[in-house]
Amino acid sequence: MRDVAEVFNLLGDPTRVRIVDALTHGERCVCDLASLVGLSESAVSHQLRLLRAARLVRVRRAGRLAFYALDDHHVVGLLRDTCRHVEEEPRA
Amino acid sequence: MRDVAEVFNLLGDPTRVRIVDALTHGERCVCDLASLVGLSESAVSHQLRLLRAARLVRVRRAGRLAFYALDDHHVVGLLRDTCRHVEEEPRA
DNA sequence: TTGACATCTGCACACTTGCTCATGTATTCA
DNA sequence: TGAATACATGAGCAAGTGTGCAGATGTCAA
Repeated sequence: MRDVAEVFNLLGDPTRVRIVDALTHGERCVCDLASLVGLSESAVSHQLRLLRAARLVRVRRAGRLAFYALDDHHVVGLLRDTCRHVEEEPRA
Repeated sequence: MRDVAEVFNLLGDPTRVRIVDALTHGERCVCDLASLVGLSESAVSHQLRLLRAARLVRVRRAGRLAFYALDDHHVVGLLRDTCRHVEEEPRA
């Protein structure tokens, strides 16, 4: 149950959700992700490190670029279901 | 997308996941939840307040007791899917 | 080689978070 | 009424977290 909380916790950060969301459309390199989420490449790299450690994303290196992609068929479902929840239940 | 992260963040704490997990078996009062998760009633009440604000749980008052229950048909699914994920993909 | 580029990582710091403690409110029972 | 119970809430603190900065590594092109 602690591991469950850890997965949720990784997705419980705006930056990381935006990264994961961006990756649902296909693999992206770090600099593209950085411009997509509007943060420094350093910050994105730090977050990708966490997502990588939890095996939520995988990396494919091509020259000096590092392409990240989702490494989990459940994450897309979790994200989709939660988006649906948020849309259905408007916050007070 | 920020709201999505907020839902994940709420489920991303061991105490709150245990509370939600306990509530999947039916409604519980605060003191029962406190003994189930092994924390003070104050601590549990604080967390329930957050879950309540996000409409993940609802409260039914009966005398001096407050019975909490899941107020979201998605949460059970999220919890189940994530449990499955954790079991399928053992951490390194 | 030299330089530019893409990424990673250690460190520091501001900020957040979950808990305990103390107190307050509301209900029940004697 | 008074005391006990169940819960809620605000303050404060220790611990954790995300980010920028600086520097290191590795790659490509000239």
